[in-house]
Amino acid sequence: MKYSTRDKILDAVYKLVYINGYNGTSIDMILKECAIPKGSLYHYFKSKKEMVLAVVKERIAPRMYEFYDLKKVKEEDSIDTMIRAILKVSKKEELVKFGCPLNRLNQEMSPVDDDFDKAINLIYERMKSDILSVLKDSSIKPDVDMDSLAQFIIATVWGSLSLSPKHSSKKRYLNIINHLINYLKSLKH
Amino acid sequence: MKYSTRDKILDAVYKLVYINGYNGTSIDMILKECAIPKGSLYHYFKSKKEMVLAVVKERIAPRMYEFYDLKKVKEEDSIDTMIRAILKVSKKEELVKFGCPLNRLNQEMSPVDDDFDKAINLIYERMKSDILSVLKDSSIKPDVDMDSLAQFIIATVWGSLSLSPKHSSKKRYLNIINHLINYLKSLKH
DNA sequence: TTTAATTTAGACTATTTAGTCTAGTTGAAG
DNA sequence: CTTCAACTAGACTAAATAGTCTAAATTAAA
Repeated sequence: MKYSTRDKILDAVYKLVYINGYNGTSIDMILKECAIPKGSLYHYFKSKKEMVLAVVKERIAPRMYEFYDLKKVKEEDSIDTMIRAILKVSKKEELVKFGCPLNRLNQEMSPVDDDFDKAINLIYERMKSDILSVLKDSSIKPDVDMDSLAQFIIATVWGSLSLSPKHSSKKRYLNIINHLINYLKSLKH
Repeated sequence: MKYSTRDKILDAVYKLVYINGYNGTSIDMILKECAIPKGSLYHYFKSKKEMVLAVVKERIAPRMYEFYDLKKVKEEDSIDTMIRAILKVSKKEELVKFGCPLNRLNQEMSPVDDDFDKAINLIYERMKSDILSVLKDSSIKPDVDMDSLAQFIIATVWGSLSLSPKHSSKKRYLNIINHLINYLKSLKH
């Protein structure tokens, strides 16, 4: 199986935009990272924006869905499935170090570009509904508002990951997120 | 009292960088916003970076400290002082719409620039210690880890504010943050 | 009022930016 | 082997970028 030029570009752009942001990543940086000529890049993508939007859909989105695609363990309370997913985040070094790539791009691009706003929000909504479907068949008290709880979970995880990369660590993430887990457990029954 | 050129620049840069980010804000945009010539700008600041670092210290920092500078109401439990501060965030329209300016800049600049990382973290640490001092003389159970709780509060607030500006609203913020408040209340005694 | 320092003015520069264009190369289908 | 489309190659362009420089205007001090 060969590593196509298009894949090579998407991987490089994902990596560069993740760290440097959209405006901090130049076409030349991408060409250098891929070691391909300009002609190839513009053969696959008609503009920088279209290229990064492809990264959102083909690189960032799958990574996001991955975290909430936990197979429910038999007899396990769904709320524990959720907790497992939240804890699993700490295993991804890039997340702990540089934060959520979707959230990063969202903060940079959503206020200034509608297409990014739409593409990113589509992923966000899908994540939220994935979380909702897990929460729904859990033992959470029926009087709890599930929609805001799903958003609360995402917001807390993203927020915890958004602190300075210089001081970030798995331990720090787990310490912070421990409060979220305590809260979730308190909602049981 | 006159509105100095330097203040005019800092106000404009704060506003532009808040929305467009560091790399999304050009010198020309700043000059246009201020309606001043280039010579004036470079008379006050030796570079774009130095200028934005001044904005961090002189515009962003005060806004951050403001939120945790709540005068404790007599006989009030400090945990309620904290809750009041968190709720007060919803009153600032720009925060609800565009998120925390410190967090935004942090995500863009900290991974790629040490000076920004340092300047921003200094403010973060001060916020954290302000929160800690409020939590310390509250009725929170002694077995709760205060340091991670302070970070949990910041992370949750920042995370709630970081969602798409297109879909943000005071109501949404309050719905999400309600879970944080419930959790804080559960820690009493 | 004279002098000196501060501030304004904006033309200019060197570099970087995203994107174009034409020609050449490669690889698969017939 | 030939043909044609897919892809590579990189020189080139026009606009934008951060920053420089010298001169003029303004303000404050003497």
